Amino acid sequence: MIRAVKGTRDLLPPDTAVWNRVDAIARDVFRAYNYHEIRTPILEETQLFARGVGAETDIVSKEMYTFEDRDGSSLTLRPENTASVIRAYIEHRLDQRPGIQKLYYIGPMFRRERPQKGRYRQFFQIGAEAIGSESPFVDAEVIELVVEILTRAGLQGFTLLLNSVGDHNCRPAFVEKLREALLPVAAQLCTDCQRRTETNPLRVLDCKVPEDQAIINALPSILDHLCDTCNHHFTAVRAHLDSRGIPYEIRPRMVRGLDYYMRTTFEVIHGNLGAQNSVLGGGRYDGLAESLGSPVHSPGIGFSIGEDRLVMTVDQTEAQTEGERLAVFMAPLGEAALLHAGILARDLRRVGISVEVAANAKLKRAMELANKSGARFAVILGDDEIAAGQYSLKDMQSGEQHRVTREELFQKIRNQ
RNA sequence: GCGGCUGUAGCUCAGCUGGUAGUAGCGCCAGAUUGUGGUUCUGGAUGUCGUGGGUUCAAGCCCCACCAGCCGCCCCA
Repeated sequence: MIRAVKGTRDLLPPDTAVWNRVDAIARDVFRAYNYHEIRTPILEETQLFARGVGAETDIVSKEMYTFEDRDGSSLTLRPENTASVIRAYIEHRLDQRPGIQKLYYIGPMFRRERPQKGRYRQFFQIGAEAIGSESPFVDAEVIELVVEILTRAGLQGFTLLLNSVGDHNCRPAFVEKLREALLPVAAQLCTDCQRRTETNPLRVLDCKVPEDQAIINALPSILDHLCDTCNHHFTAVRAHLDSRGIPYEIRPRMVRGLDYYMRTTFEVIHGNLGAQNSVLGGGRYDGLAESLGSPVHSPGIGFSIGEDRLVMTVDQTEAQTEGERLAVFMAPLGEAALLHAGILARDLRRVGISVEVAANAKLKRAMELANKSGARFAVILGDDEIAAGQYSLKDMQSGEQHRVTREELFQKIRNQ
């Protein structure tokens, strides 16, 4: 048997209805915040991610699906979408369009990690980017937007984490300070942290080993070392969030795994997800466009929601498939009735009523299928009905059945 | 990439100290009822016991490898 490749999966009905509902909610919220959809290719030049995400990140150094095309060029299945959106922004000179560009996307991403619950090699992200403004107002609006999507999707009990990681002015100095502070204590930390002290001192702050916490808590905090610009920005973001009543927790030790983040970073976690407890991550990336070759400064901020994790966490019972429920199940008896049913079904479908026709079943079987399909009505048409110019319309819930004309049929079904 | 647990029907699972697979529950199909579903009753189909080796007279059960899923680490969404 040929199976789906490791870390990928088929989404089947009725689960797909939940996904569609989440998609629809997100699109609805995006529309309200004046975001418009962008669809970038799933395949990009490998260089884009090496330069955009950072060659030293885990994503780029060991998780990408990279292969050589027939002409020898190196292509990669996108591991995230921000770099692609910025690439498209530069390529199509979206900076020449009026105002800030607010773009959203929904689609699959690919990372070759060890699969786990809530972590797949092909996974879906709902994300957005607001490009062309440094204003902290935009930061707050993006965060509000994402909270709105989660809330409307029915997610409960999530926590918004907020931090600032500084910019090219203050972060290098902080990293140096951190390295200095780590030198005398590194030997007492776990082996991972000893390695991180050399490779990426910021990661030490994110360590979860209980024994290390006392030492880590005593390390300097990025928030005490922000430059004036970053400090003002962070204060303003918080003021906007506070005035809108959006609750958050400051996590000075929250660091992000992608190189391009600066100033505002945020994350939403949820307790029911286990080890993969992050539903969403995002932040500001003011230098990204330039590093990808933009001729103009194009500051941006964005986020991406892990749709697989969101769907997993949302209350599935609430996500009923009511909108996709079958309206009419038709049971024609005999060849003449089947011809008639074909036309009637077409006419009902043209006005938006969903119809299934039992093409080749005895009445008992047809009624059984009508019941199992969850149809609201069954329509029985045989010689009797055709002769009388009527149909037998049965309400599957109450069991009531009446002879109705064509006009009454359309009316009764639409009134439900 | 590392460590641990698990793998029997479409699903949930039985399967004794190894003796040659279950009237199991749900689901699916059919009949009881040749123009009426949901309840009931009756019957039926579906398994290379994750895959490949090994030990043994004999392996679903023991051993090894691999694959997949889950949990943790790492990392992130």
